[in-house]
Amino acid sequence: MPHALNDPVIAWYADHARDLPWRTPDASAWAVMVSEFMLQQTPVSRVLPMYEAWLTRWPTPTALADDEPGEAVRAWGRLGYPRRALRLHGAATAIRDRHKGEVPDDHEKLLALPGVGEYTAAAVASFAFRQRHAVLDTNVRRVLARTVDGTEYPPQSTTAAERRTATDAMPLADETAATWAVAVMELGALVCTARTPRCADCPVAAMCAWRLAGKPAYAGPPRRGQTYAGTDRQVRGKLLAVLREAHGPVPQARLDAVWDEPVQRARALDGLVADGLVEPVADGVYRLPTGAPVSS
DNA sequence: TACCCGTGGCG
DNA sequence: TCGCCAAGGGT
Repeated sequence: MPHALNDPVIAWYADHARDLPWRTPDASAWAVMVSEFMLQQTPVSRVLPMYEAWLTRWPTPTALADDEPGEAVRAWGRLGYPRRALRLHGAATAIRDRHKGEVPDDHEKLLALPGVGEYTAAAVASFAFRQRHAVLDTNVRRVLARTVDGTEYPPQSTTAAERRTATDAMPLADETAATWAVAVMELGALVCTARTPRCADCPVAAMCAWRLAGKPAYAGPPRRGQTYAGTDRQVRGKLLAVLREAHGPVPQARLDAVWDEPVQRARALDGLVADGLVEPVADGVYRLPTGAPVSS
């Protein structure tokens, strides 16, 4: 028996879906994968220009794999979480070397790629290859928490119960399940939003457990804030910005200028090197990674 | 598991 | 104003 949410959500999507470039029929699996990496924790509006630039420059996984990882980091710009750029380059390299340059259509093989976790593997398999997978991102989890579970927000980390709920809500046929996956995600992004849900515009408001219960306030544990100012993350961001904008090796002094606390600055730089985002090229000289073996 | 990892816009 | 939030992954 189909889930009661399916038809109204799919019909709503047909009328309200945003016209996003990675959803067009000619978008390749690689294009879908690039979009998914960029969209991890990053709003669509900021992804759009970077996505276009990347697909133009690196239209296939092999094209990216044949370029330096540092170029991927540079082209990532200010999207944030630059390790994603490195992992996307690593995924492209694995696709070139292990999959003949073709994005694998198998969930397990996708999951084995760097930077591809449970969500991204399911998303690529569903969106690009039209397979049936539970695609559980923050939007879908929130929609199901509200409509099915009657709570304002899902738990902090994905639970087995959520997976069960998501699987139960999935249409049986592959193609329909794939449409459902993108539709319920879009509903979460546009209507069933985190802060101010637009229940008046929701196609399933009449059957939403949370709304029917009077929208009880979130009662779970407090969600940890993401403080930023003064953290290592901010310092890393400033250091990497210098390296991105400089086309070539950068002397230590240029890096020292972005943060005056030396202990934290050194820790942040060491972290970037450990993550492979920065390469020491000589004593006190650094650059974005070339992909060449590190010389001692 | 809890925590770390960027960046910017919005209510 | 400033905390919250944004298509997560790795360890």
